[in-house]
Amino acid sequence: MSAERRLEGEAGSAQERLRDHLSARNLRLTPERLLVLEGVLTREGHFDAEELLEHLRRSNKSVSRATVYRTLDHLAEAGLVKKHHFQEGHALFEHVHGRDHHDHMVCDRCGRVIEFVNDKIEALQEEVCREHDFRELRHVHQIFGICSACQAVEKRAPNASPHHSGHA
Amino acid sequence: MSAERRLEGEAGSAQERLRDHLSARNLRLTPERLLVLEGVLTREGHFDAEELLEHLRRSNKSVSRATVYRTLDHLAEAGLVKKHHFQEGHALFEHVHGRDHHDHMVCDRCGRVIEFVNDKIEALQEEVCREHDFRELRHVHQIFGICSACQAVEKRAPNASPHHSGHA
DNA sequence: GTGTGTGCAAAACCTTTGCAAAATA
DNA sequence: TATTTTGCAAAGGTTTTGCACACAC
Repeated sequence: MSAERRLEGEAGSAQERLRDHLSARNLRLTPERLLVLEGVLTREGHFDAEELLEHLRRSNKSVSRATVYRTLDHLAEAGLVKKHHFQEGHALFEHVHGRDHHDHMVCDRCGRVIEFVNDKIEALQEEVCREHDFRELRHVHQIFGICSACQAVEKRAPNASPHHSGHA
Repeated sequence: MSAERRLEGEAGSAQERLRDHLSARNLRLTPERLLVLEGVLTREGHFDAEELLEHLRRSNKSVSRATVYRTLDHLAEAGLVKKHHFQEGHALFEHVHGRDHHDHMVCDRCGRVIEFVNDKIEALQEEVCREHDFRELRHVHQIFGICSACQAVEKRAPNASPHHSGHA
């Protein structure tokens, strides 16, 4: 299956999922909401609201800032995107539709985001919840530090950093 | 050792630690900074900047809002408090001086914060970092969901919640 | 028609900052 | 005296909101 077809397929079922989520709440699948969904699905990695807004404007698919924020919330509630708070006061989003659960390492130097999965940690987490009779709904597991590339740079030039482009 | 004496002891060495941290940076251990430290050490559990500010005002140990924020940052850098972002745009602090590392579960209903420690998770985390050649500096591990008490309430009255006082 | 959705601009939120005066080494 | 610190109020950046108009069922 080509990347293109896969994207279409995902977009199709993502749209279904959004439609279902909205109609279950007597909300509507508007053109604006579809534009936002489309924009989200074509973003790669982690992006912020402003970047998405800009992308939509450049693509002549402009919607208002308010609509972007409001729709991102709907998408998050529908389980189509995840909202991350790696740094305070600045949310990043990633689309997670059709993707497996994963957690994140974030480089303090270059901002690079590395995904990781560890089933043992997930299992232990469940155990912890059972012990406390706590019903987990979601979790945030982020490891902050210095990525491999930045460590290498620091060894060579103790002050520079491999300026990572954007928020991958 | 009584609770009182223990607090004095902790306050004493916390003050030392702050003094060392500041003097190493050519900064001063001012009366205002001491008032903030004192206020922090007498808070229990998790509190926000505004609550601390109010507490200081009520105790006739008033300092400005700016000083509270600035000092909390110093305390965090000195390793005396930790700053948490359980919800976006609203930081909570806890004093961690002389306390062991722990992570948190946060109840979505009542806001209660439950601490947990799991050495196996910590070890696995280190393993994950090694695998990615990532140098961990700190991590955030938060589990969100419904605490035991709120689950019980939900069973009885599917809409109420045991309004938890403050952010313990 | 009644309820939703949109866009705009203004507001809200917590937090940080500039600045002049005060305090400290 | 040279720095640092304080308090105030104003600014900051992201996100949310009120409202009038437009749209959908």
